[in-house]
Amino acid sequence: MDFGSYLRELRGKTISQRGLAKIVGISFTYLSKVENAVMPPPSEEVLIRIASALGIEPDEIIIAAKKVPSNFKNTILEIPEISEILKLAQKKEISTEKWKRIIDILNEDTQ
Amino acid sequence: MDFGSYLRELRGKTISQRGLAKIVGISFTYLSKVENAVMPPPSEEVLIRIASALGIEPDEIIIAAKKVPSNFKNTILEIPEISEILKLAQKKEISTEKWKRIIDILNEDTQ
DNA sequence: ATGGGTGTTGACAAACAACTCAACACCGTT
DNA sequence: AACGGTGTTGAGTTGTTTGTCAACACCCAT
Repeated sequence: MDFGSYLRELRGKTISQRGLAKIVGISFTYLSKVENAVMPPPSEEVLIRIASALGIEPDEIIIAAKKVPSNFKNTILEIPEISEILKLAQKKEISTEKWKRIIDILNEDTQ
Repeated sequence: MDFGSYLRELRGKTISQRGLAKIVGISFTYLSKVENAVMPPPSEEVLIRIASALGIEPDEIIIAAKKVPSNFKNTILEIPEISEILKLAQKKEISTEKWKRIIDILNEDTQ
């Protein structure tokens, strides 16, 4: 599913384009074009305001827009191990099982 | 260390600005400004060509330029577990030990 | 002192990102 | 039929990114 349809789905049942656009502080005509994929997804700033207006997680909508959230970016640049993990992940095709084990480790409280 | 100094360090001992710029296909005046941080680091495309000209890893120079390599970006967007890992990493302060264990898991051959 | 090599600087430019504004068209209600 | 509410479209705008070009200044060897 492309971002436009995703956004329309989220918005459609609760509010009009004009309604959302007003809350978010953008033009409703822009919103229309984004929903029809006439224009690419908005900037991260606007995406965050949309998320807050619609009551969803900012990261979720940013990723749906095929962007990397800027807080992710900071983490990647600060922690070199993350780069290593990303390189391995793109080279090796990791099983869901392994990912689960990894996330368990990260959730451990012990130091 | 900022990107300009990093690049100058890499280039300086082996080749002139004009030499590198010619190989890479950019203006040497631009290179000068980048090295002096008068201008921000080049686009990823140019960074990759610089890396290849200087014989270093593309990812290394891209990260030095404080950008997220686009192959990283793809991996993040394709593998949802990565997002989870990034969220945990930015929330919890993970020890080097744990990172080591995680990277070991990724390097396991078993399935 | 000239020529060839080096790096630096100011002004400008093309392409792209992220929008807005004006105008239109539909649709259901009064 | 008029009106308020909806969504759509074309043209234009503003700022940022990512560079270029022309001109200069230094140094070293001939």
